[in-house]
Amino acid sequence: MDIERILIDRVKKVVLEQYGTDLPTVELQPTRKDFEGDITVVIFPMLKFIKGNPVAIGTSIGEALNSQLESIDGFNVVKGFLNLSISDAYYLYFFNSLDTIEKYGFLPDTSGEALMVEYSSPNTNKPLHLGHVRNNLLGYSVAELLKASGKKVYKTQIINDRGIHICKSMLAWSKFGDGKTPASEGIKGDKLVGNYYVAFDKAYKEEVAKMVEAGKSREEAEKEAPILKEAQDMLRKWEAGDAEVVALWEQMNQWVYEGFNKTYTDLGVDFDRLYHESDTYLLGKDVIEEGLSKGVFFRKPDGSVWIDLTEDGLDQKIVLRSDGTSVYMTQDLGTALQRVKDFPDITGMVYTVGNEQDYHFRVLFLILKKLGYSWADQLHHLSYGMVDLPSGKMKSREGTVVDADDLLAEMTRTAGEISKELGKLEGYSDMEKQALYRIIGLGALKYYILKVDPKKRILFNPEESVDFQGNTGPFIQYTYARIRSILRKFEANGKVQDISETNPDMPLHSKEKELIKIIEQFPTTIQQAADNLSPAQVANYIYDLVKEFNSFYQQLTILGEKDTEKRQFRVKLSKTVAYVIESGMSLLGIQMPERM
RNA sequence: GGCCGCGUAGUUCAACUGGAUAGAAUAUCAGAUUUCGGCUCUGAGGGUUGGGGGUUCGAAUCCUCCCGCGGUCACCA
Repeated sequence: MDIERILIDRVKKVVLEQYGTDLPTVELQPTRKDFEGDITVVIFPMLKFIKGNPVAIGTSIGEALNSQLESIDGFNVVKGFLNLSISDAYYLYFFNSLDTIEKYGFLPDTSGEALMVEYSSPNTNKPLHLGHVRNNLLGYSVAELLKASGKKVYKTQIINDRGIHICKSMLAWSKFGDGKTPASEGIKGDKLVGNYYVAFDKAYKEEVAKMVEAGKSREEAEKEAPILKEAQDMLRKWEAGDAEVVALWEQMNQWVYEGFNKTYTDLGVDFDRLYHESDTYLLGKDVIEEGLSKGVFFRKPDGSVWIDLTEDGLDQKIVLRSDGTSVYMTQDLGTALQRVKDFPDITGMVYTVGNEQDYHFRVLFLILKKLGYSWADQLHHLSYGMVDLPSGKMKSREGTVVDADDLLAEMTRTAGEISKELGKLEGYSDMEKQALYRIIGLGALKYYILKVDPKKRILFNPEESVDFQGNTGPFIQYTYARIRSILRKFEANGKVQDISETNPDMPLHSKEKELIKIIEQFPTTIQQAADNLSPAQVANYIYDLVKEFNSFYQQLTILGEKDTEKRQFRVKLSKTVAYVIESGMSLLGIQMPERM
């Protein structure tokens, strides 16, 4: 039974008896470290309903609770704060009850809610970079969090596989490619295609420069460069279904997909369903009709269709061009409807997209709401800030982007170097070491990115992230590995006894109590993180737990403890901590090593 | 310029969504330890939460006006 639930109910009851007032809510919070007690009832909010001195009210409630509830064994009142001490027996009771819970902290999937989480959504003309990495990690982690909070989740990405930018790399490859393939060059397909995208840009700039030299205005030259004309022509052919162009398009996209899949596997992310823009870019026209007939949209004299959002504090926004073709918004409307058609149990969606598109998604969601779809008020834009480097902003044109694959390799390498310095890996084969370095490097990267509130910009410092000290992934992994090692020793010592029961009369050390308190917070943390779509909350929670464990471990001996029962309790406590760390980190997609 | 977001120790991040004296880590400094200036422990300093005003028992958090940074304002995606 949840202590908070009990307390809230009981406080309400006591207030009703003593003051004849039915309180709507009772505010609880963990007691601050510098005061005595475990849980604090805040009296101030009650003053709106009860007249009187907060200290007197707190005292009378405290007395009642103390005499009525066995789990309370003391209280004190400071200003408007009623601090309650929870008995050791309650903590042990709670701790013992954990044995019966299979996936502690995770709710079973019973809500009947299904959410679609979109993330990654790359263009197929260049490789993934650091920005995509943040997107992928966030999207994946939020999907896992939502699952853990008891919802069904479909992970998806929409692949932007058509358009002028794709044609640019296609054209450059057919002009300068000499039939080269990823296999012939020994590089990943997305890298190869990306190179030709760059090649196009180079050729284009040269042409423009020449035309300007020949007397054209820059603006004119940029519009009329032959190679650009050619690319536009190619796009028209593609749209007309020209066999040759389509074949080239399929070939090059295939290369890119193979490359992307490698990166996704390395990152540890996956998808339940893929959408391709080439399949969806024509969708959304029916929605336009629907919106027009419902009076949500209006048509201008030139034939273009708009929505007026000035009453909602936004502008007018175009949803269909005058020539009847789609804009970005049209497609997104169509795709949203298509998804609900494909997965009828969807009750909401999460879009993981950078914050430069905040405005777009406000408009998109508002339109869907105005169209009256039931799922429209469960739409979330998981908006995140840019990733900066110590060297400055990432700009693809200036070549300062950090390639995702390079980054992963670099992280693994750095993890290896630092581990070697620490050197505790005797008896490990090279392959095992490599695998471990990967776990550490990846864990460092993921943790560093996920521990920061999504909407804030990140300053990514690769070296700092692999630190084994402080609030870092490796530090948590290291602590975990140490706990595993303690547990191994305990088992090796023989006399492995049944540690499933702990005598509820055993007195607790304050460090033990602290640990149990934090463990108790785990389910709430998951729920909150899921509600806020913020993995950072889980990350910071785990760090707190790890710090507390270190402090516990430093003050109390575990294996050396003479009292068998106490020793077993501490081993079991360590085991539970390890379990919570592992579960929590799995929500961030971070693996835990057995030793390091 | 309009709209949106951000601004917290030197630095990187927290602060249970309005609660108590704003916390960690890292860097710095001082001690302890010793093969070393590097590893490990102990401790300290470090803050007008960008600034002013307001709301109330109580504000980093809500409102308002400035300042700074970023984003966005296409019949591009």
